[in-house]
Amino acid sequence: MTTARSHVSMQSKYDRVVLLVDMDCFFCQVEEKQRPEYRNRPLAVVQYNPWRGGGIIAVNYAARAKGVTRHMRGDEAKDLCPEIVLCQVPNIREKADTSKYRDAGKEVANVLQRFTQLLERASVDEAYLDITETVNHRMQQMQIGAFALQPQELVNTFAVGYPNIGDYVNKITNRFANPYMDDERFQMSYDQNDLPAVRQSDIRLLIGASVAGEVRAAVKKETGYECSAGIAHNKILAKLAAGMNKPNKQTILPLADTASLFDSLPVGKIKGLGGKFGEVVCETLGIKYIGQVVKFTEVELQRKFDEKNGTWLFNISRGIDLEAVTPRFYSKSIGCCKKFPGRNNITGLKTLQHWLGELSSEINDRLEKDFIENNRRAKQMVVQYVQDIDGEEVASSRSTALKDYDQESIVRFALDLIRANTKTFLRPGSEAALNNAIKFLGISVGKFETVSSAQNKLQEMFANQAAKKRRISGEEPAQPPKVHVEKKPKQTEEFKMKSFFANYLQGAKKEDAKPDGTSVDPLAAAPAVVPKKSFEEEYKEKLHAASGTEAAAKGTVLTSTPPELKKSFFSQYLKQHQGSVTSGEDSLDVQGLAEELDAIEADNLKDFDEDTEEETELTGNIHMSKLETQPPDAVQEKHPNTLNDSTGNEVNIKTGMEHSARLEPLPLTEDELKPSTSKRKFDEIESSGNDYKESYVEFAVPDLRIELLPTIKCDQCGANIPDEVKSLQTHRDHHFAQELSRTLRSNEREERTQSRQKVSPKPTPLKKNKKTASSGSISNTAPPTNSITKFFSAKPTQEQESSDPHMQQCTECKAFIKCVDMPEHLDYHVAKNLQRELNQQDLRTRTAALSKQKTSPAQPKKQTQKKLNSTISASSSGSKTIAQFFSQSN
DNA sequence: CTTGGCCAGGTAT
DNA sequence: TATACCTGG
Repeated sequence: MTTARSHVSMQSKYDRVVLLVDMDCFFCQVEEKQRPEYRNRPLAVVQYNPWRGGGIIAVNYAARAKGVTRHMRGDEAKDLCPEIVLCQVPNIREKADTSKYRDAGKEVANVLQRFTQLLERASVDEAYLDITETVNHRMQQMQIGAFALQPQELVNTFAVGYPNIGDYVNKITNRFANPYMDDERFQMSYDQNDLPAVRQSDIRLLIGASVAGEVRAAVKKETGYECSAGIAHNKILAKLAAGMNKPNKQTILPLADTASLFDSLPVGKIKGLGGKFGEVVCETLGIKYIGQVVKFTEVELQRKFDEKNGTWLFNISRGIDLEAVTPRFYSKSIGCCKKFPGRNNITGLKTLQHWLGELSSEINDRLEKDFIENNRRAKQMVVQYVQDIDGEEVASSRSTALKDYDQESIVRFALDLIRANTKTFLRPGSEAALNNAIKFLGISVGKFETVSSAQNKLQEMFANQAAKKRRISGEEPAQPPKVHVEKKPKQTEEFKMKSFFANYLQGAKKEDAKPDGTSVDPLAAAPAVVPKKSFEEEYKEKLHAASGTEAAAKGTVLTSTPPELKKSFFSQYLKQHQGSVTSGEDSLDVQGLAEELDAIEADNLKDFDEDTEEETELTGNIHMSKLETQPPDAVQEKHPNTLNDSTGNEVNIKTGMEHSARLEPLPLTEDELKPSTSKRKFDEIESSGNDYKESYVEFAVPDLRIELLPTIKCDQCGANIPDEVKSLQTHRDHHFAQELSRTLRSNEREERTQSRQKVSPKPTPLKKNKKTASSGSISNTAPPTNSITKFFSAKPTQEQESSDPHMQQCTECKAFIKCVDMPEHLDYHVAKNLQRELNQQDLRTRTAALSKQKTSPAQPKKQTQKKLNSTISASSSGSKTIAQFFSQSN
């Protein structure tokens, strides 16, 4: 099946968060892990080759520092760096055997796979992860205060276009204070329809970076390998970003910074343009940098290249890449080959048979292993060879179907194919000499099919698991969700099935000694051990434990680790933005952040050196190992289909979004207006877009899309605000809070100077019996319940003091407040003080504020009390939030 | 011998 | 579908 690559729709070009994980000098790391005595020494991996010390295929960073590079011979490396360790890749059957690295790569991929099902292994040491779902989920969690970014996760993180990550964070926090901060610039550079996604781009990439930090920490912890990562909205940019800071670092490529980066980025740096095509592009257009491509229209580019490439270039030059992360864990083919240069040309039949035997032997071994792991059999084999025909090198490849096979039949097939496709196979008059010397031989097998019976059993098993899970959790099936997912290509289904099964088996192999006894599974083929894989669900649940519903449904799983609410500056800000208060003046002071990060990083590295056991502490992450024992129910969750066979809820959300997004026809983009000359492009979007989007139901988070509404201008700041009552109120609150914040601060400054010698002011006694009156009366008068204005009297005047017995002056801000609202008002100050403290408005007030808080007589209502508690605990507990990180000197 | 060797994926035809 | 070629790690 020639599975054409699928693409996302143009509309969702900024909606994804894509991660590229790239292992640092992977082969070297594998060797270093295997031989710990080599650690911290310059090291390179060479393919055995008697000539000049062998060819270097990987160089670690200590050796790179000495100038050793790939494409060098081992001897040259020795010249540059006499103390270098040269590891030879093992030689089996007179050939380089890279299975060690393949296995190591799979070990890593097994870790990666837990973070998303949308994992695409791009090579033995690289993988793309589409983490959109997780990011969107965390975004929501942040808004309800259930998730907070941890600064530890941003250690070793860079953002293109910013001197350090702190500046990037600062920009984001400023935008929280003023959500429409960059809108003017945005409107110039982006399509109107894209503004919502553009506004959220930075925060979503930052959250993506925190995910990346966790991914990399998990890889390090569980495999010992270090990697770099790129975080961006698509694969091309993620790949580009990953290469910008190495090793053991991760790089965000912010949407708004791609253009300036591209202005000086050589065309060849873009994946796909590093070869001949890139050169042709440069020559044809007379350019050097990818950013220069934007000067050409799409039609021009299509004329100069072809339709497909033209459109691709047009988009890429704007940082747009719609290619989907195509889930693929296992390779589609298995092959091996060998060159026989010069004197090593194969000239005799015996020799040919020998080498075909060697190659097929390797193929056979790998096929056997693959069958055990992946439950599949190859259905096709291809033999490739280069012959010397009249001094010319002629390459050919021939294929044949494969039913049953073993090593000998593979040899026979290969030989037959070559013979049948060579005009004169044997030299005339000879039974042993080839007419055409062979300079290259390759055998590869592919077109895998799972063994059908096993597949059926698996499907049965999943169905059983699903049913059982429903029974246990009490959820009745209701009706199966009406996700009319296009019937997926069969191979995709098979493939996913396979990867699941493989992990299943692998988990069993690794832990076969485990006396688990949980084998409720009727299948003989199913191991008694719960697959390792299934703790991805747990992982997610733990991450989002605070969300409640999911976690509660599987409470038994989580009892050992009670959900812990974390609040941070970010969540506060988000919440305030969403709900009521936004203080524009409380922007962060992030000076020194870079140094802080460096300090942490230094600690980090030190710990790695001294004690590898310690290093995971730094991630602030969950401990996966605890999750290994869990009920088998979660297995069902892991089935690839769950992504699409999701709950009806998600479907509704999705359709909801489709609705709001298309309620009124928005102006078409230039692309869309064009007559559909580029049929292929639209076909692709049409055919694959829907399928693909099914897996992105969480794009449709309705409250993130409120900006799709028409906007009106704020008469105070001129910002565009969604023309909708809640947003208007929120925005007005924002100004109100800004104003208030200013007053508060000057008041406090005054107070501080006065109270140098004084005792802290006595709190005003409160009137009791607030609850009954408050909720009822207020809700009638103030339309949106989340407005903060209810905390304050409309116009605090002197007259009111004596005249109105229901009013009371706040000792903090001197404002006159309705007595019933005083508790909440004081809560507000507590929160406000804390926040200010976090923002390092004044370091010295910090302890004072905290102690004041403790002695505060205000007895907040239950709900508010809870909020405050979590705020306080966030500021005083051991785990550092970003805000604290900013506010503390160490 | 050799301007690296081997492997894998994608696209055009 | 089969083959040849390109790209990239």
